[in-house]
Amino acid sequence: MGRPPCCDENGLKKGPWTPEEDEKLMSYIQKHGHASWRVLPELAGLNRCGKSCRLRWTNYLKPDIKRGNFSREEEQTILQLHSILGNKWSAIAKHLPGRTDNEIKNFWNTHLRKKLIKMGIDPMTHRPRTDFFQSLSQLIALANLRQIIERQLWDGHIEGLQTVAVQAAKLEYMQSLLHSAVSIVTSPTTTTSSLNTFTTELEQTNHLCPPQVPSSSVPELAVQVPHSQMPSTSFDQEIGKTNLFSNNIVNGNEWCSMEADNSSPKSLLVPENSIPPLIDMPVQNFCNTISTPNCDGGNSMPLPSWSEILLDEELMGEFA
DNA sequence: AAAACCTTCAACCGCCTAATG
DNA sequence: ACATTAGGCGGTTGAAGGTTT
Repeated sequence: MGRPPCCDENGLKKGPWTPEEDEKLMSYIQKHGHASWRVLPELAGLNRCGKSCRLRWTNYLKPDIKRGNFSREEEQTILQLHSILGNKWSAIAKHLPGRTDNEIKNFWNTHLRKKLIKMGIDPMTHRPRTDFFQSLSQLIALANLRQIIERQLWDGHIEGLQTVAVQAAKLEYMQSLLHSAVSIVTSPTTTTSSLNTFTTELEQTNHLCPPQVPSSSVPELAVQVPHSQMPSTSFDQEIGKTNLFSNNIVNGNEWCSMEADNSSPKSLLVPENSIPPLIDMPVQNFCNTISTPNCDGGNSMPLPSWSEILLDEELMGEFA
């Protein structure tokens, strides 16, 4: 035989605690302590299981629990510790006196994680996300494609208002799919299955016919995005047939070359058939790296750490 | 004013590990 | 050594309150 069985949870109360229950639990623990959570509810006159009592005590009733908003220092500590420990909430809580693991976990999920995502930082790796920009380039390409269709309409190159309207609607749909892709990619809850679902949906757009854009429009569009970055669907292939993306302009490999040099098509581009990786370096180092001559033309300035930026509400406004 | 939508967070669920007989 | 359970932990849920339309 092992340990004696835990309390029979059948018929025990669940849900929010009443002030009376809190009072019973508090007074019992203050008098007798909590040597065994299993027998505590019965001795304290509570119709709860020991697990529920323990949770209520550790997360709410314990006298040394700090209440109220997290301070700037606490936020900084959580960010730093999370970058090292990950979702080890109890380990993080040990460095924040008066804060419970549950409270820190909630604070992370409702505030800090969102801040990181808003800044394009992967909340799990604490590294900047570059795949977001890949999707962005696709959106730009589609937006330009629609612009061209609209222009062709004005120039009278395409006959039939209805045809164009339908094509524009289809493109709108493609764009919304890509927006979904961005959300999926940046979501911390992204799973292989959610990505597969999206891919399936994208594949279902196979019936979409690409707009018949005259070849005279090709150069204008070709500088926007390489073929390798388009979704691999028949829609993509159709675009290839019309030469919209057949000019392979991928010749750069500097993913970070996001300077405002519109004359060079290599901005925002990555080598053909490659996916831009998340930058493989600690967050603080990345801040220093992006101010190197390759990226900003030599105007190197010491940048604040991500955690400092995150805690600066004014600076955050710049990213909003 | 009210319905719809969003955010927060206390509490639960289920898994894992250490403890126990 | 093994079976079994308590305690601990992280993930998730859903009610309540707040905000927007």
